Amino acid sequence: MARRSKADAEKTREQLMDVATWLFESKGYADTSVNEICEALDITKGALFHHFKSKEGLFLAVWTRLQTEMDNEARAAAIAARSRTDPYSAFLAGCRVYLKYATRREYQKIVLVDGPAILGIQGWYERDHDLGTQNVHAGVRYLSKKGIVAEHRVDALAVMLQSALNGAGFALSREEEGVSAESVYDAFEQMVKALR
Amino acid sequence: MARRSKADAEKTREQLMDVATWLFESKGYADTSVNEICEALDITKGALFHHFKSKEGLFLAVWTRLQTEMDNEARAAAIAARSRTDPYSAFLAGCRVYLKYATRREYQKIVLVDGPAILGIQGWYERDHDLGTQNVHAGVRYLSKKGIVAEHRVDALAVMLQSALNGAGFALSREEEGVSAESVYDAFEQMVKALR
DNA sequence: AGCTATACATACCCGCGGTATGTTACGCGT
DNA sequence: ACGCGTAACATACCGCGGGTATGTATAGCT
Repeated sequence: MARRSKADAEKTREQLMDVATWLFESKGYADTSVNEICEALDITKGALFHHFKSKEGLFLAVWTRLQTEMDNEARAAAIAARSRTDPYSAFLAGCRVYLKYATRREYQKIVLVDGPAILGIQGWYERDHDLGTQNVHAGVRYLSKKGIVAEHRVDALAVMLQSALNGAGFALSREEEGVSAESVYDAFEQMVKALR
Repeated sequence: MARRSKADAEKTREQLMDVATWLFESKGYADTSVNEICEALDITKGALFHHFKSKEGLFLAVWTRLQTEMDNEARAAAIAARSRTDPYSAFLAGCRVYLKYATRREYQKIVLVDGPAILGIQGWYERDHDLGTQNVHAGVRYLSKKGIVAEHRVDALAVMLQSALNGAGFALSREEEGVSAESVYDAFEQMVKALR
């Protein structure tokens, strides 16, 4: 067999990303071979390298898809809450969504762990800027405009809060003693409140 | 030539770690070949695999050395300050040292970026527990005993503060606008103070 | 002095990411 | 309706990388 329809092509492309996502999560990027990915779909490497220019290219596609999904959900939650409650609670609603992702093994391994190592610190930052960082930054800046946090602390606070959520996500997923969702929310809120 | 003295052996072992540290920092673990490391020292792979059981073993040795160095310095700074000032300032002194390391490219690439990806989330946590995490944890718990932070927030706060410092270190090293050492210290202090 | 374990060097293997080159049929223009 | 270019794969192959099996000479203890 050779060429299939365009619909089939799009299907195999997404199947590749699905399988890659699963394997990258369970075994890690380095310990996952392209052969392995192809065998799971009963296709050959020719197909994979037709859809993606390299193994890193496939990873980047997976990474982007996951980040975009998170970004959309977090942004939607924050905007929805903004119309109902105060800006402070709206910001927390967005952070809640992000924290949910940061506790998922998928997101941890692909976005938080393997991502920086493969894309490089610089590349990771540039790509994350549009999807992760900017959201938090905009949220904090919004709080600043509403007088919730001091203006000169906005930038430093943004990077620290995002990282704090990452760490909390890891701690939650490993079910570390003394670390519960409630205690994290509580501590996080206190930290934000302190910055006026 | 073949076997050298024990002193020579120890020297080549440390030279291997030195070169590996430099290459892992500048090119990353994945893009550094063992041949490359050996060529820089004019030795063969036989020597490297005699001293370290694998490439990962070499990385782990480099990782441990760096972490131990940081741990010693941070612990010393905190203990020294504890006798001179209040517990709160002593804790900050330790955090200051950690933040200094978190802004060094060496530490970023090897410990913070490549470390989790190579050692795995679980392995990374277990090994970091003795060197990085426990320090912060002990510091926060100490603050709790002194009444600076609420006891039920100790665990959640510890993981979040450490991660916050990581993020701040990256932001500082990339010289992000609006993020200065002073603004980070300022924001960090506010966050700690808020947790009583 | 002699033996053994150490500190390397040499030679080799295999699996990996990547490429160059097919081969088939879809779908678009005419 | 019919070519026909090109998309969607398959096949065969390459080079390099981590790792190993084996050799070898000397340091250092008995």
